Amino acid sequence: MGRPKSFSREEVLEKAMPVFWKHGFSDTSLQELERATGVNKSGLYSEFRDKQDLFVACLRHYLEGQEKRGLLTKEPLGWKNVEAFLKHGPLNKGEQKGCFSVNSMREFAILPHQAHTVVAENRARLQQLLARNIEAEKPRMDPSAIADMVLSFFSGVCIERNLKSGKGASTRKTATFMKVLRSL
Amino acid sequence: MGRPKSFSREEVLEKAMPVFWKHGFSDTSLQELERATGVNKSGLYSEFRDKQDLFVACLRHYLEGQEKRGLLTKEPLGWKNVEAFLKHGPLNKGEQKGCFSVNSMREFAILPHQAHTVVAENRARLQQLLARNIEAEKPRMDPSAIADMVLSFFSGVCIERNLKSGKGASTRKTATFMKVLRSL
DNA sequence: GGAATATTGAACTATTCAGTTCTGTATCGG
DNA sequence: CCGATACAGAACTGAATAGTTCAATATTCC
Repeated sequence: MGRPKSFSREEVLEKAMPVFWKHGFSDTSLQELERATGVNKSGLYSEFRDKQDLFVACLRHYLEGQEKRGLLTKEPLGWKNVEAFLKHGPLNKGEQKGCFSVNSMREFAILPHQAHTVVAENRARLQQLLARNIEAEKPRMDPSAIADMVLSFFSGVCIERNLKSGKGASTRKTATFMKVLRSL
Repeated sequence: MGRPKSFSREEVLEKAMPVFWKHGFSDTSLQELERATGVNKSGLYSEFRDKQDLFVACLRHYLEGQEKRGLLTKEPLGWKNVEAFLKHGPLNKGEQKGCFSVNSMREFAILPHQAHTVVAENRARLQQLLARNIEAEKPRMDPSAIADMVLSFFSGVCIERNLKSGKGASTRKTATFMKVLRSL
């Protein structure tokens, strides 16, 4: 049978993700990834084809984790879910600020095509979930159009987390935005 | 008197800016900057202290150019200006997509402190200009709060320009958003 | 022509990077 | 103990990186 593996693929992804999250793809070195995961370079290359492969795997892992939170599927559907999405979607746990997926958009030029696909698919899914929640509230405007708007606002809040303006600023903005949404 | 300079600082900035804009700081090499500006490495280092210095200078140059467009100062102040800001603020000229300033936020971790300062100050200025335009329309909600919201939406639209969703998507979103704003 | 300045290009340092390979060792099941 | 697998660590390749320095050349005014 041989010696069992001392690390799981998931553990590696969980530890590598924050590094990519903070530094992006270009500015993350294999040294940093070794240090963060505790796995030797040889080990990393036995599990992943190359740095790009590891990055995309992290991205997928992140998005799966976000899906599991189910912020937009709690019953009953409605503004409450949208508010939870805007409030708790962009994280702020130590080094991990905003949204890994939104951050990645900036680097599409050098990222593998898969990265673009993964992000685009996830956004399409979010758009649908948002639209469903909005539709439940029977607004006068087109739910799909509102959903697009919400997603853009979300992206903005995420990217602004890189500023040192503090979390308070974005919660205030979100509160204002939600008040507006509920009036539609 | 000696030989006159064959390039001006401004020319260099104008040509270097799109490179940083597209590739960011980390993924832009001096080779690319030489090629884009047509100026030798020695020349670049005679004009700028290092790569970071050149980057910050580009950022400033970009923001000055945006200021000169005066999208938010046209009289009379009002929603028209806000709409112009959202519509024509995020550029789409060839390689230059979205907003250089918003793009830079992603790299604050590795950028010099100046970069953060420059961007933060510009955002504060934008926020004020937006608020002034909004106030002119006498909405029921607090103009400053609305301005914050607009700025976040703007950031989102900019960052989403990295997707291949096309320009049509963002003009539609902006139209929706403007309709909402005018109802406040 | 001559003094002064600008520009180029290349050589050079020293570092970092991704990626590969190999060796020794550790750990399992049988 | 044995065969099989897994791991750590280091050595290594080959390329790219930022940044410096210098010599050769070009262009201007006087």
